[in-house]
Amino acid sequence: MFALVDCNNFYVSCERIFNPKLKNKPVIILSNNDGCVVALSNEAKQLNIPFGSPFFKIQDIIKKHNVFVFSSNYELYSDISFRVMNALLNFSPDIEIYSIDEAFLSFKKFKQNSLTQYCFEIKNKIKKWIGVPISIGIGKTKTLAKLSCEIAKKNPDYKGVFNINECENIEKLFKEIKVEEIWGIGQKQKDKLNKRNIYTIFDYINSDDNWLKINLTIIGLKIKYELKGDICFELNEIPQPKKSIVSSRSFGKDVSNFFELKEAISNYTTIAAEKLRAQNSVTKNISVFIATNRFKKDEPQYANIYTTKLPIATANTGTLIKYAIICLEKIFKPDYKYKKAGVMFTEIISKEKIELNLFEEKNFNDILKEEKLMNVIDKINEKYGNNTIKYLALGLNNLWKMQRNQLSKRYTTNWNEILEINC
DNA sequence: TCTGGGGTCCTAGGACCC
DNA sequence: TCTGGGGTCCTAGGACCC
Repeated sequence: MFALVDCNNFYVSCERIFNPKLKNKPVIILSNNDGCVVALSNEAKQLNIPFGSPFFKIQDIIKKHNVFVFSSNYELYSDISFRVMNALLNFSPDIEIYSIDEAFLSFKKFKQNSLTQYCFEIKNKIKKWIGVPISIGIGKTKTLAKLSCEIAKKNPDYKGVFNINECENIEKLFKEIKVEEIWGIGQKQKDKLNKRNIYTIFDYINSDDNWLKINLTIIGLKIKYELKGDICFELNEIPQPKKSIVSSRSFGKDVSNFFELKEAISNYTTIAAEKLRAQNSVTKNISVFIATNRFKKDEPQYANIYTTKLPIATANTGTLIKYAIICLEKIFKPDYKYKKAGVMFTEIISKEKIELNLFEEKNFNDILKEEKLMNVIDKINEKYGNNTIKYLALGLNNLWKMQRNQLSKRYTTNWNEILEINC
């Protein structure tokens, strides 16, 4: 049996832990740069604020209904997420952390009824220990657990836990749920299915295998079997190292100046390189992209990406910044107003697998020295805060930086702010 | 004025090999 | 007139997820 644990309105719930005033009030959380709505409390959903809507377009509703607004506080959310996941380990050692606010658990020796009871216990304990409300869905496969969880969230009668195995009339249930509710079926697949008169889960599990495979790929076919209770997607307990790492941001203002762009790219490269080292990897490839504001239709548009192969795979911030800037020089065109830029590492391998290049002067000793330096920098920055030590290329002013005007305190990770809350 | 960021997997088609 | 068959690897782009 699988259970999917999903934190309710996660970002909002994190804010509410430290700010009881927000209870039962409409609350929204904005994306980076205070751009779009990325999380809503139930009260905010009832005001019909759409998920993903641009902040500037909903000012009227915000003012009229006194909606509380916050910038994304990822330091806080990551830390709360870590605590929730750790707490879940008390209930099953078999856990897959699926996203910042979701985890699959698997259970081997439970009887149906007792498992439902057990999940209620999990829900209550997580609320008590950490203060985050959760919903849990139970099923024979991950797809069914995910579906159950959606049902648990939508019907208050279930009080946050739904076990699809206990459903008395599964056929009736499957006839009521539309295909787009299925995990893995998006807009495009929904359109294809509807065109073939497949509208509900019931239709889906009775559709032709061959047609499904040709039109919705092997994944579409696996989903069908998962819905019928055959496991096709296993629990991935061990987090795999990332195969690609991206760091990108929209700017707080338009940027035309090459030097500012260079600063931004150097910053993003630093962030991505830190992630690379954290998983003991190196990259063979680096891409840099820049783009103007696609929403400003009346302004000249330009977007481009340049990829380069590195002579030796590396995770050295200095080397990566050097190549990132070479990439930037290839695509930079003056006189455009840039709104977004980013850095991408795509061919990532374990650092144990570095191969030396015949034509490079570096040897293994050089590489070990570089690695030691990076380790020291990472440790200092971890202890004393981001960018305590940084490359000068990152710049000192960073006028292009994103805006986070509504940021709450880093209640759990910043010592000064912890003192503040306790006082 | 103001529109996010970071991932994964799959497939088709091209290049290349014998 | 008539131009094979089978395989691998790589990449770009699409679709999906949170």
